[in-house]
Amino acid sequence: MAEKQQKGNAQSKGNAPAKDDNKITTRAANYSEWYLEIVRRAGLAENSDVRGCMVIKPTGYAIWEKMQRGLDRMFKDTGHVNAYFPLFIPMSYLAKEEEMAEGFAKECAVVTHYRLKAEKGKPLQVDPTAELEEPLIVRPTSETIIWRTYKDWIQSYRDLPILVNQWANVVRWEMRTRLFLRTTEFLWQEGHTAHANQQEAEEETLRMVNVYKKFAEEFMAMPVMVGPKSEGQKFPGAVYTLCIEAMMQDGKALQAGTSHFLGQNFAKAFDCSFQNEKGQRESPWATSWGVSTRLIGGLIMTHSDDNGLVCPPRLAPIHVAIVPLGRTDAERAPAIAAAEKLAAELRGMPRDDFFSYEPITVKIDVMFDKQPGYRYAEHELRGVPVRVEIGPKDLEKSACAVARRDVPGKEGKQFGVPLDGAAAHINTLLRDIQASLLKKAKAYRDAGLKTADTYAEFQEKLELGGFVAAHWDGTRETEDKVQAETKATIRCIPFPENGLEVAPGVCMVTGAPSKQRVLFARAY
RNA sequence: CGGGCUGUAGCUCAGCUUGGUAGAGCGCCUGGUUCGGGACCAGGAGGUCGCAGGUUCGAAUCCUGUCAGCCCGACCA
Repeated sequence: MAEKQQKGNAQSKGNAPAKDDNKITTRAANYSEWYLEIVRRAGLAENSDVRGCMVIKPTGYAIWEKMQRGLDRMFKDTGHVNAYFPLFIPMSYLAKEEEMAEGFAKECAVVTHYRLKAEKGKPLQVDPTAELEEPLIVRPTSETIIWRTYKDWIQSYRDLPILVNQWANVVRWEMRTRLFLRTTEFLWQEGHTAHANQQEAEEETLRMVNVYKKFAEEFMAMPVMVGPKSEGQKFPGAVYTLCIEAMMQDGKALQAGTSHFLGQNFAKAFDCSFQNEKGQRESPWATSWGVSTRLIGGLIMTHSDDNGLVCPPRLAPIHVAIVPLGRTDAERAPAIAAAEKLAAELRGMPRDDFFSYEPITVKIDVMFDKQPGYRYAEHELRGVPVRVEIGPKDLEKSACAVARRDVPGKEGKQFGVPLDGAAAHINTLLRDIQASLLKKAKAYRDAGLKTADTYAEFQEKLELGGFVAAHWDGTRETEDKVQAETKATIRCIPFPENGLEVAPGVCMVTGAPSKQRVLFARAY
């Protein structure tokens, strides 16, 4: 960007310096540049020709598939089933729920025609005679079409609850996009449930935010804070929104998942009602909840380092890279043979819940045209949790070298690991890595958790990054004022379960009474 | 939507001020020397200079238009 603006200046004449010495931009030098380089060089995604839309590359998609698998299992275990609803939603549906219409109006892609006109020698154009009577919007979220459908599905209390999830893509026409964190089109899941009473729906709302918390911590090794959003930050159309908030390595917050209690808003907007046991008509109670490919952005920014991607083993597309070494075919052949043997042993390890009953994935690196250092660096860049090196010197001792990605560089490498038993050792190591990534991320997050009692102290601490717990009078005005002056928003009103003290106090801005501290941060 | 900027090789960019028919680094291909922490040498492939007009003997370069993208802001759960 800076270079671009310089372009055309007399000073920038001469060839650009060789930009790439193979090292990536460090987090300290330029955090967002670092992030984008990780995404690109780890082969996760790239910008497409379509503005704001990304191409998710096989490695990035593999992470998403693992996320899907983990989450889907948890959804099923809590009684949900999958279904699929249309991509297109009649514009009038969105209009039925006022808050939602207002919330999403400015970022909707609209389909107005159903045909193009192709004539020889003329540019392809929209056929003006093929205008839709009613424009369709491309779903930014599916509450409306789903509640229009539920209206027909729900007649009796016996039809409830409905516990449906859909895996889908949605479009939100954002002004500014960033790979994974905010793209015009993104992949997500959205759960939409209907319940016979308020209590059940509220329990569901809480249950699902806790599913997200569990997933974030157990699969992503990403600690999160859980609690409701402020009135100003909640989902349009919701009564309240619960969320999980993670803290990235630059101290900014990332909303990683939301679970909304929708009350009877959508049921009423779509005339959906049922008869209860007593024969009375009632409106069902709703929830919706979602996480998206944004989680991949969070995953990257939670663990990765200046050597590249760090991926927790439970979500890693490849668990183990084996690098056979040797200068000649005579040296390489036994190294490759040993690599293949170890790979087979790793793949044959007993499967368990940790890897969703799938085998350990192993890749044997045969890039013999590259130097060993290049090959090591490449696997580090791509975030492979464990790298094994097998060369002539190891084979003399029937051993190998095992490097763990969470401890970068040579420090994480252990020489002389006996090949006999190496598979079991690595299997254990993968679990250690998963655990220590969470521990490390938690320590980082906790260190970034600050408390402020006065507005001056708040502003000072905010500059250090991280969450600042402060008292707030609960008003929209104060929240807006803080945001306008500091760019910080209320990320959530933390539940006691987060381990933060919940005690009354006075608002740091107005001095009015406050029930508890809330978490402020600058956010993505 | 306001303000600024940029479109030249797969990528990052130089060349434009002062018009003469296109370059560098990286990447890619071939061969060779290397090889336990990001090697090197030699040769090679690759570009209708965003698009459309105009000026000119001649346009990447000057002019007009147009499209696209980027940055700052606004907006954005």
